[in-house]
Amino acid sequence: MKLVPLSMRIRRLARTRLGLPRLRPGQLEAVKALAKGRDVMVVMPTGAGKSAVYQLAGLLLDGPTVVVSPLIALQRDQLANLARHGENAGLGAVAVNSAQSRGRTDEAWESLTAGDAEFVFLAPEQLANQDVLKRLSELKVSLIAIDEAHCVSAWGHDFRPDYLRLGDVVETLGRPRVLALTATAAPPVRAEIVERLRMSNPVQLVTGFDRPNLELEVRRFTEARHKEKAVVERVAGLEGSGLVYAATRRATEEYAEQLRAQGRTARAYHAGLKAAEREEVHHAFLAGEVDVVVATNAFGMGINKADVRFVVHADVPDSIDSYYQEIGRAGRDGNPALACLYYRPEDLSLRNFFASAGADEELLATVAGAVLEHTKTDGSVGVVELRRELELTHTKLTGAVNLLEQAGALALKDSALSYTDVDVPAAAAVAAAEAIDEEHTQMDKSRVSMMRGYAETTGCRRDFLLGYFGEEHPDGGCGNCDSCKSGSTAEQEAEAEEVPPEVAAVQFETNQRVRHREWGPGVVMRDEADRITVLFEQVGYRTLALAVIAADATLLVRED
DNA sequence: CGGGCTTCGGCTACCCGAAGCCCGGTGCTGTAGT
Repeated sequence: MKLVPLSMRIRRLARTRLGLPRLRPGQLEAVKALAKGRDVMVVMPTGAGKSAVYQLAGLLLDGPTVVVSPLIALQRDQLANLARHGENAGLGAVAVNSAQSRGRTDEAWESLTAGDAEFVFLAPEQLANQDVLKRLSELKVSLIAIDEAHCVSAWGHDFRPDYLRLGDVVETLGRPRVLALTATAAPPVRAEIVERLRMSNPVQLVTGFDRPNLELEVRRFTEARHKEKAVVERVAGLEGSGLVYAATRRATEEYAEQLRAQGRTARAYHAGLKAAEREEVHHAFLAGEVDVVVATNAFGMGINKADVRFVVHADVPDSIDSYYQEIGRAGRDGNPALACLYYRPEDLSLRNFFASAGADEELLATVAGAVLEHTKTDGSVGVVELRRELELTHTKLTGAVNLLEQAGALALKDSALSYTDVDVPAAAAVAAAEAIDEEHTQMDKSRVSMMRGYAETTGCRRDFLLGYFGEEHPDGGCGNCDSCKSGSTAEQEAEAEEVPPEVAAVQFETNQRVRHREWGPGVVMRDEADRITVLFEQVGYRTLALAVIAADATLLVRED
């Protein structure tokens, strides 16, 4: 038997099965690493062909591929995409979710068992179901792909706690290869994905974040009315189609109405609309029948329209991560596009409010107490049984279990919960869980404050964004942001030259591990001439003036 | 935390400002009832 080199086999599969004449370097590397048994994290912009990575790896490896996808609408898109290539290409794909009929789900399992389907798409919530897990275990899954993997970090802690359970799922399925896919993830987010999914020494393929065709701009306001008026006037006059992001549903409706009054075919989009209307707006936007969508953060995932000419933020988003993801929907065709933030410092307070929605102490106490009692009497309690007994929703119970488990108070194995140490009172477990939750709150709030940093910087905006994602950008600015155009980037860099010698002597490099006297351990994320930004494990992002560090030798020390 | 709406108090006007109150974002699921 003649051995065909792996790269050649992958390229041939891409050509014959997916109709892809050539692969991009990252794609080939990712598939090769998976074929060799490695876990892989791929951070590539939308449209760069992340789907082809799991598709090719799935075809190459024996046993079906599980694709975890956050939205049923995305699952549908992916199914339709695969269907274009036909089942004869070995690309049979099915989905398991609550939106399809029971009969269809039965058929899906049958075709997986018979080997007719290679891919199965599911939301993480499905993987909390014992029945689903059992069926998947029997199928000998060879690859589990987590699409939109940043959801692990962004949603796992509260909104969709099943994202934090995926690490267990990987174990339960017998540790298939794990592939994490996302378009946007800063280094700490990548680290969290690796940890939560329990990926082992993954190959990380991260393509550059820079989008030089996006013109970056921030307009600052003090009065809400002035800001609103400016947004409407600006958007009414912009060429082409685009998105306007606002913080509340109500604001999206109001802006859409005002923009229609200005002659634009604007529509609001948020989760409060009926599914049919959401779909209609989505399709009309893609088809060019609606030229402005005014949306909350509900709009975005799965939107692939190349000629979006602007993304205007009428309110600040909750983090640089969200902001970059949202503006990344502009200018995918490579032509010039605008990303403008209409900023008022007061708008940060709503984001801080959302970030401070902490865990419910009573809920934690109820769950901890009940598991303790069951452990004493029966050794453990089934998750489903406990949910019925306490009359809790799946989301609430899972959220509480996640926190108590991280606090070391509970263990969850094969859908049974047990209390780790019956001598530890439930109140102590609750306190420990609350402390962990408080750390997340601090982290989320510090992400909001990084958004303030972006909005208020006088330096190059692109430099700020790229630095956040761990990329260096050459001095002198990008030339395509408002700071560079107004000359404030140059001014700031000139001032940096005049830093006093004792401050200049304080040297920290990006990625340097440090320890703060009060805030504990952290990693330097950004270093500038007169200040550094550190991501602390317990309190999140903090910016420290080098002059302060220089004056106090024990405040911040290196940890090597 | 701050915006927007309603209510209240002042104290004499058919109204004004202050105070009080409520609200604010992302999606899965499974099941009851038509």
